[in-house]
Amino acid sequence: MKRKAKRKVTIRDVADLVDVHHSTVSRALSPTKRDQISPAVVQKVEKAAKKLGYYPNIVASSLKQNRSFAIGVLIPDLMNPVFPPIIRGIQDTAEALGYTVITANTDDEEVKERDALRMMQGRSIEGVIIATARRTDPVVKECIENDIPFVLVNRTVDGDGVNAVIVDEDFGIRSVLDHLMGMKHTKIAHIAGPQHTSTGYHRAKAVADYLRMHNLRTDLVETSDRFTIEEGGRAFRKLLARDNSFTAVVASNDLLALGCMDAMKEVGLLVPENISVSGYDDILFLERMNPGLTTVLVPKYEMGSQATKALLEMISGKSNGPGVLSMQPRLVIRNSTAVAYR
Amino acid sequence: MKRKAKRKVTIRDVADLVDVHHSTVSRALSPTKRDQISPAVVQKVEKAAKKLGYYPNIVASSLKQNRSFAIGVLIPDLMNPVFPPIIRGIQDTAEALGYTVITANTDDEEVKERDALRMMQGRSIEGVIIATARRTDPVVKECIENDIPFVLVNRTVDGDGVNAVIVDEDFGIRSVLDHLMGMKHTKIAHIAGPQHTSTGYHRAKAVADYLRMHNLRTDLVETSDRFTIEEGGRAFRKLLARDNSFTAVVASNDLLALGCMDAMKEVGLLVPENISVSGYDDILFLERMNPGLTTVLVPKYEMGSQATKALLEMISGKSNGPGVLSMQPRLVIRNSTAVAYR
DNA sequence: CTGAAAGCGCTTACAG
DNA sequence: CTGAAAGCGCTTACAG
Repeated sequence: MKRKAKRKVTIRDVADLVDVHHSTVSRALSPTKRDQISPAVVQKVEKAAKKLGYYPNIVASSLKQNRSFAIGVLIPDLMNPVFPPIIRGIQDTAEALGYTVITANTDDEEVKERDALRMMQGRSIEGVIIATARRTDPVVKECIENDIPFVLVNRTVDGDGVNAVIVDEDFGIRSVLDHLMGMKHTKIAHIAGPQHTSTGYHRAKAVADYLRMHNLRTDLVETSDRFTIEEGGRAFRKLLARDNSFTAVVASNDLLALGCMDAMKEVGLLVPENISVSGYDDILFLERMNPGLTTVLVPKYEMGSQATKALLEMISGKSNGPGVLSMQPRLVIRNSTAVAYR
Repeated sequence: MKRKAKRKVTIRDVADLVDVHHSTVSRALSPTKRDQISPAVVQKVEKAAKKLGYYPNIVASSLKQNRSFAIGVLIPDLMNPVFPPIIRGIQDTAEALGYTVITANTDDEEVKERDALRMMQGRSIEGVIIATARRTDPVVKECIENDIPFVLVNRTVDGDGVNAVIVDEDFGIRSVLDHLMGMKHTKIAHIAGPQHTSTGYHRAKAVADYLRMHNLRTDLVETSDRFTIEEGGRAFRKLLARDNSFTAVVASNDLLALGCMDAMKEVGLLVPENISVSGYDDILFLERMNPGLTTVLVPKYEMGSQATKALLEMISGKSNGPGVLSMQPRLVIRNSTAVAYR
């Protein structure tokens, strides 16, 4: 038989024990108001609180202060390996500043995004970190309309006036292409990510710009509908059916690259002997794969942590946000890329 | 310049618009109380709520009802690839039933576990799912003492009377060892996990029992301090320094197995030609590694989802909990295991 | 079927 | 430095 739940100890219980008013207890326990109370009383209150095992009811405090010390995070899917490091960066930073984070998976479905935002608003979150942004994003618009502080992470939105922590895509793509051209690749294909995402779009644009500048073909492009392994395979097969003259494929992210490699294996193309492949993100375990995937490392944990710092500063009114904070990615060369064989 | 935040619309605003008392609005909007109100009024209230963009303040509702529709989850580290699927299972299930989940990383540090639990209590969580249990666990004890409903997932605690969703470790280990013995391995080593965890302990025990029953050596064991790649390497090197007569090593989980394989590569041992290796968990991407790791698949998502179902039933008083719910793992054979070469 | 009142556990402006 | 009162936005027992 379950015992009846103990009644939680409240500020009033502490007050009774010390024989002061409960508002005094509230002040004595508040880091910012503590100095309004005589040290002796503060001491007694603290002792009593400890003795009774008092901990504050954040729900009540939230209601009164109209702040919740909670922030929301919108991601497509926790099981996509890009996100855990981002979220850990968010959680560690938020927690260090006394904030709790509530994460919701949206599976890239707009309905779920809206529902998640609603739920978070109901919980009075003080701000949101959004990793699901499309280039024009209704949820972002909703945040703006409702004055919910937010910062975008990883992906951003078209236009400006928005706070986002992203990666310098031009630099990332350039470093991959420099690497490939340095190994005599001149026919380079691109498996583009979904064009409604800033990452998919900007990486594709950076690839095209680079190739054009070097007078290389820019038509070896196939666009995927989602950033998944399956889509990478599908897009690669489609590309191959059209044209097989390229010696390297730059995928818009790692998952797409893995899908490409799966498809290559099926048709007997050897990586990197016959064809070079690169990814983007540097998700975990790439170095253990066969072959290890050359990629662009995106500082995931740091992005999460920076985004959180920015958001919390916005919330506390210390800043209007960083604008677009562009972090430096870094080429990681493994053995899916090699000198062009023809 | 940021506009002033709009005042949130409350139940009173809706009441004013329809010209009823706000308690009527509360009832009209409550799925369970709705039938106390005339259909006509319900309709009008719903329309008004929609028009004003009303959504309930869960914080206020929580305070009054003394329930929060939130549960907590304690994990060691989100970046450990075992956890994302478990958590996604938890989130999906919780969300479907109107619950929010708050996750905290504890890095296997007791202080952080206690702090996390405190924070969660402050947020009036209605129950906790604990993935961090040690065989004797102070946090579990604290939950019991404070009558916080909880269910353990993946790891359990010594003794019974506790609700846990785990895997049949005996079955899992037996299936690996059957597989290995079927391939003529007779000198089998074990890299054990931390013995203060039920998984580390029970898997080690299952290995020893099995080997003993088959009259094989049981002394080829090295115990790791943590379930990490580094520890796997360290433990394997230590084992190898002592005795190198085994032809297979069963690691207590995948991360340890990966560490073993790293160490094997360093000393020039080929997997599976010279030595077979198996893991446990079946974390993502194992099939893409070189070699693909043979392992025991733990149904991670389902464990999360079952644990949540159980917890929510306990919370709603529908059940006292499932006791120990033991799920069936499944051997996944890849190419890190092969016929013993001697 | 609906209203009026009380109260959940805090915080804070106002007095003193 | 401390107290008494009001109120955050809900829910619900009590009346009618």
